[in-house]
Amino acid sequence: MTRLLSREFYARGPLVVAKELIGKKLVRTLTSGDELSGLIVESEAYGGESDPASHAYRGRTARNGVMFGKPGHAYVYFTYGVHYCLNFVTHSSSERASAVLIRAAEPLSGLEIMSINRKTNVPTQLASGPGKLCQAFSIDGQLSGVDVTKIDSPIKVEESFFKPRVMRSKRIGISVARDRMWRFYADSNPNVSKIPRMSNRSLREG
DNA sequence: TCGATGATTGAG
DNA sequence: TCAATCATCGAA
Repeated sequence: MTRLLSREFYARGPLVVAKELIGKKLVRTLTSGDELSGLIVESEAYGGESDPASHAYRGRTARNGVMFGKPGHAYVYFTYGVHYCLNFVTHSSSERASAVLIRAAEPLSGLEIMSINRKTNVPTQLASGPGKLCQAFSIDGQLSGVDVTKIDSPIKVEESFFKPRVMRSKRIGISVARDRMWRFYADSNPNVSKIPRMSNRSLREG
């Protein structure tokens, strides 16, 4: 018996949800019927119109419309002309248009298909980053907007046995609002992102 | 329209 | 350290 996370789970704001998603089971059901799954080990919170790093910062656009809808829906966007990133809409009544980016997972089932999708069978290279995770799990823009609280959704999140110590840090890969400690990850998990060494550019910009 | 940029990744 | 690669968005 597995327990599917409810709309209420997602409706508590991005910080609570980002933290509590660590250790949960991400389940992707393909149209073929095959099931891919993994444990979420890294996430980041993105606020609404008050977070300069959020896609929702400048208000609603064609791309970010899903963020302004109900919590518990997937927001998938395309970036760098190459990769997709998976988020879950999480806002509460007090915090509009926020979301949680799923940055990494530890593969549990469907590793054979993931290996084909990723063109590698090194386990820690399958879903150890937001773009890699989407590629491994066959997630693209067509899935943006799906209601992940529905039992027949192609993307779902379930409770799991995994209760890791949750660590916290600054977010990765953004150029503004860098000080917020809004990244969460499972302690000592080999799939979490390695923090990039600070570049000269970053040092110059302070 | 037009140009800059990006919640990244992998190769060199 | 840097190129790939293109949808998006604000400015013109």
